[in-house]
Amino acid sequence: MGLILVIEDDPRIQRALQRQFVAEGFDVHIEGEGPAGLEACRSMSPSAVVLDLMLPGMSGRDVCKEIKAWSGDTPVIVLSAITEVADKVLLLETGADDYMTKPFSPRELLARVQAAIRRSQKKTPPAPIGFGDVSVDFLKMEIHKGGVPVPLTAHEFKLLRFFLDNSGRAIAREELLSDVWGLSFHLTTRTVDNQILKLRQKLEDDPANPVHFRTVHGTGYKFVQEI
Amino acid sequence: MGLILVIEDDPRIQRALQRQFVAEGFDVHIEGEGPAGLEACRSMSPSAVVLDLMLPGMSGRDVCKEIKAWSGDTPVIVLSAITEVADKVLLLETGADDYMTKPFSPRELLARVQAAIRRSQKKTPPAPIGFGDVSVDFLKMEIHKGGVPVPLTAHEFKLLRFFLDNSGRAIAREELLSDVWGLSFHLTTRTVDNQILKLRQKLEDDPANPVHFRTVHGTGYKFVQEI
DNA sequence: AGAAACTTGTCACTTCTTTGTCATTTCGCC
DNA sequence: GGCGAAATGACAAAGAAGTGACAAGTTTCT
Repeated sequence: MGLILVIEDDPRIQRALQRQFVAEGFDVHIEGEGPAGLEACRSMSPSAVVLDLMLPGMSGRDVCKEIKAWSGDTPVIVLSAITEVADKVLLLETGADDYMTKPFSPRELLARVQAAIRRSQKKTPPAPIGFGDVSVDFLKMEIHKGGVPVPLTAHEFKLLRFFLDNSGRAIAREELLSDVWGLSFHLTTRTVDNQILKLRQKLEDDPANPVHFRTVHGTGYKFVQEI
Repeated sequence: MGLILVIEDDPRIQRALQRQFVAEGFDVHIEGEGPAGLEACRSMSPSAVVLDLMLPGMSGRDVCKEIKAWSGDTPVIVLSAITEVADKVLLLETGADDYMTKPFSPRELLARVQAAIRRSQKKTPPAPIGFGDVSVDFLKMEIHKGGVPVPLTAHEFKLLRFFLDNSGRAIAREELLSDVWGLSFHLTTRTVDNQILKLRQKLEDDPANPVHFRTVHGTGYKFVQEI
């Protein structure tokens, strides 16, 4: 199916990722340091690279740049602590294809990796995603509606992302809660309703008559990309 | 609906979980020790495993690893004292799909178990089905009749799904009630008749002369896919 | 401390579900 | 074939459940 190169120094995360990817049929090669990871990338030509930004010896940022310089086609998914995202501009410069902030769900990472591989094979590189007159750039964390930038909060981003990844599917509130809000939830269904409301207000042409963020009565919500 | 394997040594929690799951229509099997639970998991192939991390004899962590090694598809939800999950990475390490800290609400545990099962089954691709000029997409919760979208309510979907799964068989009203509506006893046969009526009105070419949703006098109804 | 974001509760409103009733149909029997 | 009992179809109204919107309380971040 493909080889995943993991460059990560924490043994616990190493093992978690290995198990997850192997379970999905990928081959996995693990390196704990930047230079070694770089070398492995050159010699093995993996289908994708999962790269921790915090590495001993060499900045993950530089590793990423090197990888991209050497073979720009290889998708790179970056892992970083949530505080490090402040310099997301720097992250952009490295040319990474996607990023995840810790703590992350392995399942979600898996989905991103698969999506990245899919894109790289289609050779549809920076496919601008969006719907209606809304354009979405997840790397830059920027949303534009009709050319006008729209500020979204962290949760709104995650929710929007989940909808785009699961376009067209009817999704139960419980599923949104567990997948968007994550493992720690003592949360009510109201929270979901509210974030949906916010997204509608910010992104729908007529928030009162939502076209993209539709209600599925008795179940939850459904995102439709094209009308 | 599915079998839940509970590996937990506290008899009070055992009973609480059993009651909760049975009430939702799950089958439940309970083991009090790690090795026995592992054995049960192998022989019974449950839909999900609820596993206490604090077990006599064998660390719950190891049990989890074993389960995941043996059948990675089976979702495992871990129960633990608050102090044991200070670090979420440890959870990843065990490979568990989700966790709950004690004390927990049975209702919430139920929701997570269901979510975990849903995710584990998501991999199965949705077979596009239909009958006559009606096409059914359960993933999107959309019905088209002659290309025209037909809105169905949540219950109507459930009923339709049951009919499609049991195509061609005469089904008693009582069976429909218990399988589609669940174990609520205070429902009348009128309810079934009414939902059938709605389905006919929405999906039959001539609702007065139903072709697909046929009456079996003295028994109930029968769904015929092809005329 | 101040601001922004997040969560929760509430309530009006919409939509769905269930039930009761009654006309109509079907079946068994004479 | 006709008759009566039982089952079913249809409709409308009561009841229940789900949803949208707002605002206030709480947390988090700066």
